[in-house]
Amino acid sequence: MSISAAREKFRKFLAQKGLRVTNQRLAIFDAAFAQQEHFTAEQLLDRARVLDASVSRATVYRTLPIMTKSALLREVDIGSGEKFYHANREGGSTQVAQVVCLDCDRIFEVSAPFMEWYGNSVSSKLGLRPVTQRLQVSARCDTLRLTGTCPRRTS
Amino acid sequence: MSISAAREKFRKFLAQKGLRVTNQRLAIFDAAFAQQEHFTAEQLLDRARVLDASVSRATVYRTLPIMTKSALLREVDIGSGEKFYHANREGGSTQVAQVVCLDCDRIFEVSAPFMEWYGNSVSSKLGLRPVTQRLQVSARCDTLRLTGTCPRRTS
DNA sequence: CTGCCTGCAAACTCTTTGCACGAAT
DNA sequence: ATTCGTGCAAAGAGTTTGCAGGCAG
Repeated sequence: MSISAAREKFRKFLAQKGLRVTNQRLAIFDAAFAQQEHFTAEQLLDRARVLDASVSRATVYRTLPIMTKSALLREVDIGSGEKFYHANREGGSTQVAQVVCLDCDRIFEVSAPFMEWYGNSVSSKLGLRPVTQRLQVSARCDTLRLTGTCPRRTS
Repeated sequence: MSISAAREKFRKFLAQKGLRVTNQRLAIFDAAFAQQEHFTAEQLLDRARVLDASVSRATVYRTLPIMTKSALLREVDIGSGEKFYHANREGGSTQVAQVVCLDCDRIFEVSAPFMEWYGNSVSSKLGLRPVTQRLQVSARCDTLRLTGTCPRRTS
């Protein structure tokens, strides 16, 4: 999904819900989709302010749930105090797992198609119907441990 | 593992780390192991205070990481603002997944032995070595939806 | 025009921390 | 006697919210 197609989908979602298309919301959307990696609310605020200086923290926090509900953004909680977000470019409801590197703090996403099956299998035993599933692996960098440098390290 | 065996393990762990065996720590331990279900720090504080009124919130928060490191307690973060804890009665490092019911807010634990294999498989592709893995399914109660009552609902 | 959106700042929740006193070893 | 542990209260991080004014529809 191209960014302009995604932006269109966002406008449509807002209209459909009776929500207004404001400059701030568009700036926040654009900032989110300009970012390839995962980002926090605070990082999103910084980037959105480059596009529209009037964007406030409150509006970022109020817009994030909207974008999440519209499925344009995925919320990723790795249990670290703050939540991360990630542009959902595929549009589909692809099942993904996260691998969090404890050395470089990066979050990698890998598709985990079997996860849905597993959610079903485990829930049905309890008489439950699965809604969402999360699979997260925290890991350490082998190369870093052996050579002292992480091949993926940027900062 | 019986509660007295677990308490002994806790005393041993404290001694081995050069930490002191205080009434407060024991009260917090006992409160944790008297509880079958998952609990929050605040709930643990309430229950520990029944055993020893002098227990403070700060000590609970300082003791939780100790019990977690000693593997007597498992930390369960379902991404809901506050963390949950669960007495680890098996003692082993069994791989477990959580099923969180969105209707009754209960957390069910199910063993997921394949999770370790999966963590390995996914991490190695990235040149990483898995440390921990979490698998969580959020689900809705089928019976509740059909009959209006959750068979497991207590409150 | 009407009412949703906004920024600001204060409030909130959960957790952590500095300090002086108290208790375990 | 030493230290480490403790309670208290304040601080801290991340997020939410009440309000008065502003802008989309």
